[in-house]
Amino acid sequence: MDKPKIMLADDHGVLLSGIQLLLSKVDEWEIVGIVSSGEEAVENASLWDPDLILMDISMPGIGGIEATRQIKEKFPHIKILMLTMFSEEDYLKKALKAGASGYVLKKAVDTELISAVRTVLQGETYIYPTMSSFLFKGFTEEKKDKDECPLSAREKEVLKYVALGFTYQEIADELFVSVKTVETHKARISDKLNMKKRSELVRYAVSQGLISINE
Amino acid sequence: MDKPKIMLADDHGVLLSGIQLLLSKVDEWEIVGIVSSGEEAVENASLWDPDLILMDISMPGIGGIEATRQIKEKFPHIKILMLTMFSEEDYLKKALKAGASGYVLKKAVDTELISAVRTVLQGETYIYPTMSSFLFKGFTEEKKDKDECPLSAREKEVLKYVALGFTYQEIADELFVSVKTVETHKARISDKLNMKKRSELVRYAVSQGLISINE
DNA sequence: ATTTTTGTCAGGGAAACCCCTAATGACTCC
DNA sequence: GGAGTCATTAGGGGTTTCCCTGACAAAAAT
Repeated sequence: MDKPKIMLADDHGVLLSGIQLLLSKVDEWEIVGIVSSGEEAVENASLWDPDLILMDISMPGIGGIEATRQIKEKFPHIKILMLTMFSEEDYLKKALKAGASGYVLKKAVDTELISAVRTVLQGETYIYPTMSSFLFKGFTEEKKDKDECPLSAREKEVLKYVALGFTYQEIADELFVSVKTVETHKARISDKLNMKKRSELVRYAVSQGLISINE
Repeated sequence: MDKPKIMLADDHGVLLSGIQLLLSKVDEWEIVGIVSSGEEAVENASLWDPDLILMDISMPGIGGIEATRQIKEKFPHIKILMLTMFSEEDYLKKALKAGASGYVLKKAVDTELISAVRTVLQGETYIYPTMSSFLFKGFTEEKKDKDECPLSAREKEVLKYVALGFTYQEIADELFVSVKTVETHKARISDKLNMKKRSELVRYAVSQGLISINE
């Protein structure tokens, strides 16, 4: 048979029992092992070769984040679902950077945890609904900054191209104006923001959401 | 009393009845109105003054996205929860940009929808778990590209500063080398990548994760 | 052992950039 | 209706930066 294999990594005995019981109720997978520290998780990942590891963040020794990093380094095919009580933005980002495919809070209800496990096993990503708001700053908070931004629409347009590395000539061609116009805009921008170095302008443009990686 | 007021905007009669029934079961809020087009939603938002609008995306006339934009423009305090069958990345991003506070798929189970409404009413954001993976591209997929990067460590370092808008002189001071050295590195980078325009280098640096908006 | 890559530097000319000045239209404020 | 502010558009002249062509030694690859 080919039921997915799940490994648990958590040092909270009581919770562990609960999770074990809960996951056992569903006949879609089987629990192949339980560990209670980050080191054990790394060591046993190769032995039991699970499809998914339910990983706590706060564990003795190396935490769940570092364990995730090491496991994903050696065995990229193993999916890792963080199960933690930390609802801070920082932990979520670190977990994702370490290679986790999902993030669920321990206050989640049974159906949510099962749904998360199922989702991650399918190769998708599951982020606890209220946590995902951390991931799109810049999407919604654009307008709040506009009030404080002393630049005109045209100036912001110019700044955007400047920050993206366009030369004044290129910007001029893009906006169908003279190079001199672009230079003036840039001068006024530098003056208003009191930033003379181009690198400062780039940082400002990024902070204002004028340029965005997620296009 | 001050129960939160909820308004429904959807043109699917059957589904509407279901949602109405489902939300009525919970005694935490009351449904104050039902509309079946984007225009109606905008018009009635001020009349009924709901705390939350459950909004479909595909509706006659202006869709739910545009309706959301107009409502948030005039009445920023009204929370909007998108309820749609579209699971595409583009719709999620557009909805968030328009000002939606939540995004739930119609295939969600009852508890999820109730949880979403509750979350959004509390002022938080609720994103359907499997949808949020669209929001953090660049977090996880950084290393995959690094292998193909033909640049040396020093060159990548220089490129980073170039992309951040530093001048050669500034980079030289930063790295304690001659300006001419920096210029040579930049020339090699342009040569290797076949990119002569600075803006292209910025884009490349971003795509390689050499510079990151998320600090 | 020889070729290639890497890191370091220079000179000269071209291009980009910066500072100062300024005209025009739009807008507000008496 | 004028006076002032601001946005947008430019030009002249000087300065900095950038690009191209070389160069050479150390390290790495072959």
